[in-house]
Amino acid sequence: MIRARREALGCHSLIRGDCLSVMRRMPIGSVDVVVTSPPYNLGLAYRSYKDSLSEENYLTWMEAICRKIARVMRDDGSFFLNIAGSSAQPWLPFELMVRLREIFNLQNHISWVKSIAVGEITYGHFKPVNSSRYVNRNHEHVFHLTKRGDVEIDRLGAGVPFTDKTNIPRRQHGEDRRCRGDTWYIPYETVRSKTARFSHPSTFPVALPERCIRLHGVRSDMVVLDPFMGTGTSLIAAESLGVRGIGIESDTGYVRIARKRLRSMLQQTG
Amino acid sequence: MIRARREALGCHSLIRGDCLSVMRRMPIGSVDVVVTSPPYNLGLAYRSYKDSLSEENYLTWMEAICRKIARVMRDDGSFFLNIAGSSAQPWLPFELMVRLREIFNLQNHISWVKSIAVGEITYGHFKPVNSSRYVNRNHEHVFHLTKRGDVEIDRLGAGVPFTDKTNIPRRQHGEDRRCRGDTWYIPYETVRSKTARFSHPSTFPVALPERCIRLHGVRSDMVVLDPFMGTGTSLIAAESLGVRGIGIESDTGYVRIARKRLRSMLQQTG
DNA sequence: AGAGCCGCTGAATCCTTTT
DNA sequence: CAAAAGGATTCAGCGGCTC
Repeated sequence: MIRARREALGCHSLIRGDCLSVMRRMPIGSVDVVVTSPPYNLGLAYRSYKDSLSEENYLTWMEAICRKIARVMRDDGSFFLNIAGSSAQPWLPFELMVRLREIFNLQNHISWVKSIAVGEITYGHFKPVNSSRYVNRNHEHVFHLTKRGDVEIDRLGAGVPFTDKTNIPRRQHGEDRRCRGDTWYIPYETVRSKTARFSHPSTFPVALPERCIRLHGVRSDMVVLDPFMGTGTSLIAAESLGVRGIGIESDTGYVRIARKRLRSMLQQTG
Repeated sequence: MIRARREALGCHSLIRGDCLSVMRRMPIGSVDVVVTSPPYNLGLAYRSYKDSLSEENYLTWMEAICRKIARVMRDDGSFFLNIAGSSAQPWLPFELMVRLREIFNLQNHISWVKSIAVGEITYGHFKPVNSSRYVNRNHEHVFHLTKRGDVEIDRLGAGVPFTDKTNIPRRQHGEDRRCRGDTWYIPYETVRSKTARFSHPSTFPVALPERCIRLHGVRSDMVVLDPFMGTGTSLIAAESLGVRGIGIESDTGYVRIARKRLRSMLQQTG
């Protein structure tokens, strides 16, 4: 067993190691927001990705991780879990949700819309699929899980302008801002712009964790954790909002990329 | 026990009765498409709608209905199930999906987007919720369930124009049409237009069942079934596509409204 | 203007295992 | 041993983007 390796970058922490054992050593109730996009096929050895045993293993593994997440989370913390179904595992997100019922409350369910056609106009990018039975996949789930179920959020933090401007004076805050709701249009970065940066199979757009943190509510002393840091998108989001981020990743190569991305961002801003 | 009462309207059938017992008498494998939006709080007596017993009852009841749906469906048929979570029952759609796993395959999962903000512009209407912990609900689920899991669908049937028109000559069909994907923007009818017609708590827009039927593929001899007809929106969709519809509804008042809607539509067209 | 690229593809095929 | 089942590899196609 390799010991976890921690490094500091600005106010952030990048930890190379297994998130399960790293979180076990973290202080209880020390994290405000957990935002992550867990990998499908990691953390366990399995034969075929279609057999039910591997799914069972995956779910058990994820459940264990989520218990550790609950452990390090504050009682008024938020856990944003990004996950998508696939044609091979269409039930996975739902099975997982049912399992997490004994650990968390499902406070909100956000649909991350990567592409949508409104009338004749298509917004966003998507990866077309060649099939006679499946349609293109243009959305993923973002589950907002909390320990208590009644965690106060900052609805206007990730808000949008009113369509009907007469609403502005009617609200006490007096801003042109309303709650966005649970459909979040965030286009995927294009293929090219992605390769131009750093390649990672499951890089979600930085706007996604940013919006999650904003929805929970930004405070200067808050801590954001991503147990599956990948190339560090969540840390980029934390840095852009001026809050402290902790990222855990087992793959050394990804940690290197995350370090590079975060460092170049820190140099730009200050 | 009141006997079911069947009436014909054009090529369609409106049946007043309990869908469970009505479907039991229908011929096996006689339906091409089932599209429905089941009610949350019907079909069983329950105390508080937050206690787990009532949820358990609801799920058991829904499971029984879905078994009957599978019975009357053709092997290459499609079942489009529209359901939404609520703040009181956020887990309901996922629990139901897990239960249905032993009856159906989940071939596609469509997100019905009622409203979405793209940049500064908001499309569609929504019912704002005043809460410090919940965001507005702007989407619902449409689960595409099939018996075999490999049912061929008409991806272009519910298609949209290409963004990049150079794709047109590249496709053999030569049309300006691509697969829409699994994010369906369908604005809800506004409050005004709803009350102006006929009131029903869970009336979905006619475009929703229409698009479902189109995605399955329209054939002149096909049969569409809605076991929870309500005010007959699915039958309106069937009629607009020129296919036969069967609607079952236990509430006499709703059957009356459905009859009226369908009749006025039949008079308009011919 | 047009050709090629890319993907937490899917279908088809090949090639192992089992019965 | 033939046949069937199923895993693993290959192929092909979608559709917006980039060159």
